[in-house]
Amino acid sequence: MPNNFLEKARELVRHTGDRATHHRIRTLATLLAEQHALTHREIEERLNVKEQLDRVTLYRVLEWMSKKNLVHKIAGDDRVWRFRVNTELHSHQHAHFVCTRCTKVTCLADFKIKPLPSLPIGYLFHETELTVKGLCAECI
Amino acid sequence: MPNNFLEKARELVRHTGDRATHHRIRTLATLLAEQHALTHREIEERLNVKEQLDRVTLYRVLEWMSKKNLVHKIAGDDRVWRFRVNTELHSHQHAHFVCTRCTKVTCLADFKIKPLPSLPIGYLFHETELTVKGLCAECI
DNA sequence: GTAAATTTGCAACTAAGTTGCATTTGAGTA
DNA sequence: TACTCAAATGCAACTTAGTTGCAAATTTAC
Ligand SMILES: [Mn+2]
Ligand SMILES: [Mn+2]
Ligand SMILES: [Zn+2]
Ligand SMILES: [Zn+2]
Repeated sequence: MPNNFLEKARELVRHTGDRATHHRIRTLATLLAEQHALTHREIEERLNVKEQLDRVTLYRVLEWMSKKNLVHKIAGDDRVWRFRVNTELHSHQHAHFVCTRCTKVTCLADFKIKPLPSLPIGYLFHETELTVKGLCAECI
Repeated sequence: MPNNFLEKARELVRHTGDRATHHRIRTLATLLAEQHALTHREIEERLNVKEQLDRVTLYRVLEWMSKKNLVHKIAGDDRVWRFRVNTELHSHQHAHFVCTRCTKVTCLADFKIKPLPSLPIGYLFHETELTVKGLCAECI
């Protein structure tokens, strides 16, 4: 992992105003280096290569990053959350692609729904979430 | 639960060609009586009022119903599957509404996405899934 | 350097869903 | 109606993602 991911991660964590801990920086740097959303398990594996960290701590770091909008998390059909760092591009509403064979999750571009499905009377709209399913290039 | 739900359920189960067992019919009748998608837990509670059934059996009944297209299942952010009977209306592609306060899931009408987010090169499209989040009438 | 508040590590726990296997049951046939 | 056997069920044990409580370690402000 190139050093500039660590630098960038440190800056982003500092910017939240909360404590810039070793594990938060390391975890965010790992996510910055990835093109796809990663599960807790996958992040743990990558991190533990160089230095041990407790699985509960990682759960808490990821939860904190979500709350601070450093990452977004994506629910999958396998009942596992996947985490992807937020960049300028990802701060907007965007769709997710899920490969139904290898379960890899990719963030896609913006989309518009036309017409937005009408809600029952008295319901309040908040946001939409779009998932596209199919096969990724490696799984075809 | 009105008798006609049991009659309808029996007919639908028979129509699959597989065995028309007591538990399959009872479970499907329960789902036919509902306007919303139910979790395994919720179905179990409703069924156990009158007559005991094993939780593993219910998991297998629900899996079987999914495979036979009698129901569709919806993944939620709480890592729990919810099941909704398929009617004429539900056989098409449709969106789901999730109340972020009480977690209740409602099936919505058809929708069109414009433009469909373009996939990376080499990726194969299969289907889209749309979730609308907000508050239901009882939770506002 | 000291101190207070926050974060971490560890053990124990929760809950949805799965698996293996012996027993029961649905439904076709004699 | 009784017989047969593949399919369905019940039960115990298991897997796995995620959570909770608490004492010890770390961060950061003074
Ligand atoms: Mn994304
Ligand atoms: Mn639906
Ligand atoms: Zn794939
Ligand atoms: Zn609600």
